Amino acid sequence: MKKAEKTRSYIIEQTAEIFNKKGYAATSLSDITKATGLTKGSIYGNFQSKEEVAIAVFEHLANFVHNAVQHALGKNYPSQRDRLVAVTELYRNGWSQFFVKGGCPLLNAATEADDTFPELKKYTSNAFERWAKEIVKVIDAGIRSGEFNEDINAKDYAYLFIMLIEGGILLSKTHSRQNHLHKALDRIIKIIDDEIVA
Amino acid sequence: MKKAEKTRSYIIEQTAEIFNKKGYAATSLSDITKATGLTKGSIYGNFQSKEEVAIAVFEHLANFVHNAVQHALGKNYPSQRDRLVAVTELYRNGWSQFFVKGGCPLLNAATEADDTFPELKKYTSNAFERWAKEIVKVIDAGIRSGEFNEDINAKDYAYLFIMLIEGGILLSKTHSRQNHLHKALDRIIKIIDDEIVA
DNA sequence: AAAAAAATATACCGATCGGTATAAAACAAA
DNA sequence: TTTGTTTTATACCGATCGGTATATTTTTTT
Repeated sequence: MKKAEKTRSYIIEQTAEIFNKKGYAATSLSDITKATGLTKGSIYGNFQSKEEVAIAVFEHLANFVHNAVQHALGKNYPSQRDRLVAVTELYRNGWSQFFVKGGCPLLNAATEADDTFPELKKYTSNAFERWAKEIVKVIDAGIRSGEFNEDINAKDYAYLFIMLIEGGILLSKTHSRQNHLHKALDRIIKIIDDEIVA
Repeated sequence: MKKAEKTRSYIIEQTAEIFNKKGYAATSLSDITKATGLTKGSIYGNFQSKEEVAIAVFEHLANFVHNAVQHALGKNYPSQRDRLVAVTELYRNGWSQFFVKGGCPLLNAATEADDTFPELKKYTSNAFERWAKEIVKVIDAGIRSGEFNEDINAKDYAYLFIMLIEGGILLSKTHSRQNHLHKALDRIIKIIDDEIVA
């Protein structure tokens, strides 16, 4: 890895939390130089613009979320039902990890970008789709193995779970109380057991 | 009403959409003067700071949402079940009204404010609670009349509906397609009929 | 170790930021 | 209609914004 590649990663890692908390427009170049200890010249030697830093940071954060989901789903489970539930456990246990650092990056970026930052909006849209596809894969596997009902719409359930998680995160962050998210996760498990498991 | 009061309202109304779309930090004073045709002096004659404008605008937007909910719930319905469903109809039919203007103000403000604007965060928290209370009132009425199951937790269901609506709005805005929100609203109706109605 | 190349620091650009002191204008009360 | 008060416009403040040209330093290649 060349020096520039390292510095690029270093800048992204050091500023990710700031972007996620302050927002992509509100994070300034002086925020970036302060957090990295580098100068403007160095930043612009590795990125063409602040927009490019912002998008690289979002991709980094979205990958982090996606990797966490993939890791949780990649383990061995006695059933696909338990594999689905593992996603809820990820959010149930990861409160401090995720939320002290500014909450769900997908929620934050999607909300900010939709009317002001069309380039970033594309990336948020893709990030949600990537997430949904991971859930769809598990549901499809459960259908194929006969564990799940075969007449269900996997994509609809995947997006339903995402809506519940993001809605739960929103209320929990706003009220600084975990219970709303927990209720949303409980509801997801109920739906799995009542409607998905055959 | 004094002139200053009129001007205050005028400023709030003319800038509400801008704040909702661009965000409360990103909306500048020149955005405000441009949208109103007034000068800085006039703005600062009616507000002490940009923060005060931002909060006044959020209150205006939150009241608009709350009034829409109250209006939908205030009509005559053959049952409390239909009254609850009316909230979903509000969001099903109000897509263009709400979303072309930047989407749900509660979602937008809550997401932006949680880590950067503690004063506004309080108002977003209250706005969600006000909304939940309207739903709780309907559920309680249904319980008292014997139409709904008496052992359900009204508050939990109210917040569950809000989570689904906000999660649905988030995905629908991000993907520029109404169907996610519609699926969330369908799910709310299913929950009403399967779990709330006796 | 020297030369070529890449990466970083310095110093600056015009534009815009939120905010204010003061003067001009519009209003209300007499 | 005049006086006193409130509201609005003008002109300016220092600070910060994103970005760049250039010089200096650090890597890499030879």
